[in-house]
Amino acid sequence: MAFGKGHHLHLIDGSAYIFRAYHALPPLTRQSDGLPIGAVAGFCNILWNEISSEKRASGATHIAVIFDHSATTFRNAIYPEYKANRPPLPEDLRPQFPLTREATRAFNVSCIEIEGYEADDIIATLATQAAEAGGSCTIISSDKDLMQLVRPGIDMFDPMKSRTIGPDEVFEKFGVSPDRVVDVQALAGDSTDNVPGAPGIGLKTAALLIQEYGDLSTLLERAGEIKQPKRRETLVNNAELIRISEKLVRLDDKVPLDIPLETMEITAPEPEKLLKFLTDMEFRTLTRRVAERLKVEVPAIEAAPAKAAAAAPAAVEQDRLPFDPSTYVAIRDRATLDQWLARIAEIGHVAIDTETTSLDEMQAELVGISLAIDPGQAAYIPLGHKQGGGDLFGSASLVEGQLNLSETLAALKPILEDPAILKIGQNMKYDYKILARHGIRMAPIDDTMLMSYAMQAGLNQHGMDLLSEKYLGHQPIPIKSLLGTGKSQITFDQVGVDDAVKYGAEDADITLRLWQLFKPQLHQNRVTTVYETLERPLVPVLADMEMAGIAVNRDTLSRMSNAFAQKLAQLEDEIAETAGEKFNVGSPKQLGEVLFDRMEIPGGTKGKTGAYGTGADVLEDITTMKDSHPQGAQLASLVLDWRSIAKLKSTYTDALQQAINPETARVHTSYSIAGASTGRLSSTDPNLQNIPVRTEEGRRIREAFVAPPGKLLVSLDYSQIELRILAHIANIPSLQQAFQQGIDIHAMTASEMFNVPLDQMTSDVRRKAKAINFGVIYGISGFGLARNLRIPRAEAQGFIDRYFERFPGIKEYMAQTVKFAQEHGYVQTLFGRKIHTPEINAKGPGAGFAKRAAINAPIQGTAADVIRRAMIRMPEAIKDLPARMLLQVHDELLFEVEEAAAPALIEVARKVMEGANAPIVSLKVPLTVEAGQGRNWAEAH
DNA sequence: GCTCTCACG
DNA sequence: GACGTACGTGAGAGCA
Repeated sequence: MAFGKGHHLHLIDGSAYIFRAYHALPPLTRQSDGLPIGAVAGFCNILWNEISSEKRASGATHIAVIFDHSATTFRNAIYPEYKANRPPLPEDLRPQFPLTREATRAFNVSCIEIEGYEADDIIATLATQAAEAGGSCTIISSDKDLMQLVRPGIDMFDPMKSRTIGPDEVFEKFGVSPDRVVDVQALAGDSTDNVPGAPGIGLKTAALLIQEYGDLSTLLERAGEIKQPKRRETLVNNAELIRISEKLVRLDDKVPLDIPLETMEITAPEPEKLLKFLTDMEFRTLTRRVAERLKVEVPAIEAAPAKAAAAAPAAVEQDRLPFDPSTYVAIRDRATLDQWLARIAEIGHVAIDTETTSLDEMQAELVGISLAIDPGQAAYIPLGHKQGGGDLFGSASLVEGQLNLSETLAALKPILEDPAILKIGQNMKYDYKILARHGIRMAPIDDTMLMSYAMQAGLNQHGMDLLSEKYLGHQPIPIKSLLGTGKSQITFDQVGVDDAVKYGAEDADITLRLWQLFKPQLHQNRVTTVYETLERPLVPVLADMEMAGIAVNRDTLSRMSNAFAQKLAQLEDEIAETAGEKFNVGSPKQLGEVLFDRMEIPGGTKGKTGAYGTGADVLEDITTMKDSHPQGAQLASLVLDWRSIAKLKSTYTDALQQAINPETARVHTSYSIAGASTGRLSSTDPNLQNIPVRTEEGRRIREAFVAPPGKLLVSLDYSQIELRILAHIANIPSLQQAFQQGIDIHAMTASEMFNVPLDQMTSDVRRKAKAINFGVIYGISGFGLARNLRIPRAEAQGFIDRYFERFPGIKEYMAQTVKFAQEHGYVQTLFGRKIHTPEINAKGPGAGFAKRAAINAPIQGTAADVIRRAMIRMPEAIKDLPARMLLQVHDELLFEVEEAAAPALIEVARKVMEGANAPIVSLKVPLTVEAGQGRNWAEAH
């Protein structure tokens, strides 16, 4: 039956409603996994009230929900800045949009969106059609932009305030009748939509003007008659802007729609489909209401542990279940194992922890696996516990009563790889790698360490013992109590099974409890997106990089070590001769005494511990005293040489040989994801992020990092990423422009500061500007810059003053960032990562440190976020190339690739890196990536 | 285990 | 006006 007289259409402004529900309702998460669903819940309630006749007071016969399709519409063609100042979508709201569309379909309600048009335009079109067909229409929205549609046959209903909006309410809001609302809006503009309007004219004035002149076109025609000179001038000068604004605010009621109104007639939902959706969302009350109304049985929603939903504050739980090791189960037979696996499959998640013989995942042997499914319900599967051995003759044998390792892993594999079963761990990268070496790639995963990191970076570390004490009030069994310390330390395979059950199961139990606590807090802390897009997906990526390792040429290192040893011995002789006595050059204490006590060189300063400082800067100063202290100058110079070589030998050429894995013949570092407060990774065992590069001699160590035959190393690094981010965040147009035009940024800074044309730039002036640019990133101080540039402090301060004069935005950024930190206790990156600054309001020197750290953190952190995003996307992007990602060095990614594919790799990887900020963050500066390739890292870099 | 020094971005 | 200062890391050696 065609839509017409007697029919009543309800149009729900879906997008607007979700926003309102999101902001008006307390945050609500799905009990089982913490998925944010508050807005979906609010949306479903209103939808049900609309279609169920229990509340059909409004008498709707037809209904449709309208959504915005995409951010850009025809209005952007008229005015590119339209809605350009919209804040980014809250992270816990984003996933609710698709759910809301799903909900609409589950309720059997029309769900309409058209590309290029806003929901408002579609609503205007449908409402007009309904009114013209002789029926009526109510728009369920309180959006003032829709008020222009109110007329006979069309009204609005504000669902949050439960009130109808008719011509009177519109007049109340705009001071004019609905048909003149557009005129008022065009004059007054709208800051939320970034509609310009006439400058200085607000709603009140606009309404007055329209009341006086009747409508906008008359007003603009007769603008010259306005008595107030300022107003008159504004209207005359901005006539064009006002006309554009009018086009922006006027809704298009002629959207090409091919959806007859009669298809929107309310029909009963299919009970099965609707209830499935509602139970999936775990809406208990609504599920019951709907089921009762539809006269079907109320489906059960599995009762999740109450604590998970309690949204306890970040503190010790009050009524927690005590830890009781006697309840932990040892899984020693197949039947028990199968029972546990069945329960895990039923519940859909499991906390897991592996026990091994080493902290080095590449050499560790699996000893046992712990599982936990609920607080207090945890088990340990002993697999590789041994007895005997240790002496020359007896080889260790497996303890009896253990399941077979490979059979157990085969039984676990389907669960651990099941996409519907969540695997929860503390520092999952470790367990992921252990199991990956046995052919199991766990997915999906959650990591309590990374959850803590997303919420608490800067406040505390994120190790399990600390988290357990802080959040669960429980001190876990110290590993030392099982393994001992020092020389007599044993490995976990030698621990008794009974002890291992208590220890291992407890770890899984703790992890599970932390997860239950953290899951809802992620979204309360507004870091769900950070966790989901920057932390969690990085785990398998880093695991693969670490397992890949990098080929290191032992012979090269060994030859260098030998050469260094000779050179060191030679220098030691010369040093003894110059000093007139033999002493340990490696002892700063002895060196200080020789220089400042015996040779009486001035300028020796003792630090907190009473020892003389003998750092490189101090020694370098002494080398300049050739006239007054020729011997001292020579000694300092020799020691500097000795130090640099000793460093290269001990830390690099010697240590790296040790780090070569005997099985893979490669070096496997381990990245710490949650170590640095800013979001940077760090690299340990060995640290491959500080391989020398700045000096020629040091750089040769990189020649030992090689590509296997037939392959090449490819290095891609972001150029000046932190300065670019600073230019964006602090919004410095001249710096942004320089980056857009590819101008040498340090030279450009120097030119601005010292009034030197670019083509007359000297290297010294440029060097100073470069130091200042870096200083700014670090939270510049006159003292620090003076020391770095070795110039008087007053001169350094003068540079800084001039810099701030030329780039006032930087000073403003610094002040604003510090202020934000003082008020909130944290700062944020562009991607929403929080870095806490607990010392910012401290008294004393601590506050100075904290201020500079607060200034630096958003810049360093944003850069860290960018490369994290690139790394996460990289495996998919290069999956068809014979290449793999090996290392990350903060702004550099190092790949190994078959020779012929190097150009293709560079093209693909560069694209990923240069676009890594999009689409979450758009930058006013381009990110550019420089690439190199070669047989070794020195050539590639 | 702490301090000093120095390698990197 | 004085105070102490560039931001973020990890590792080796000396020393208590």
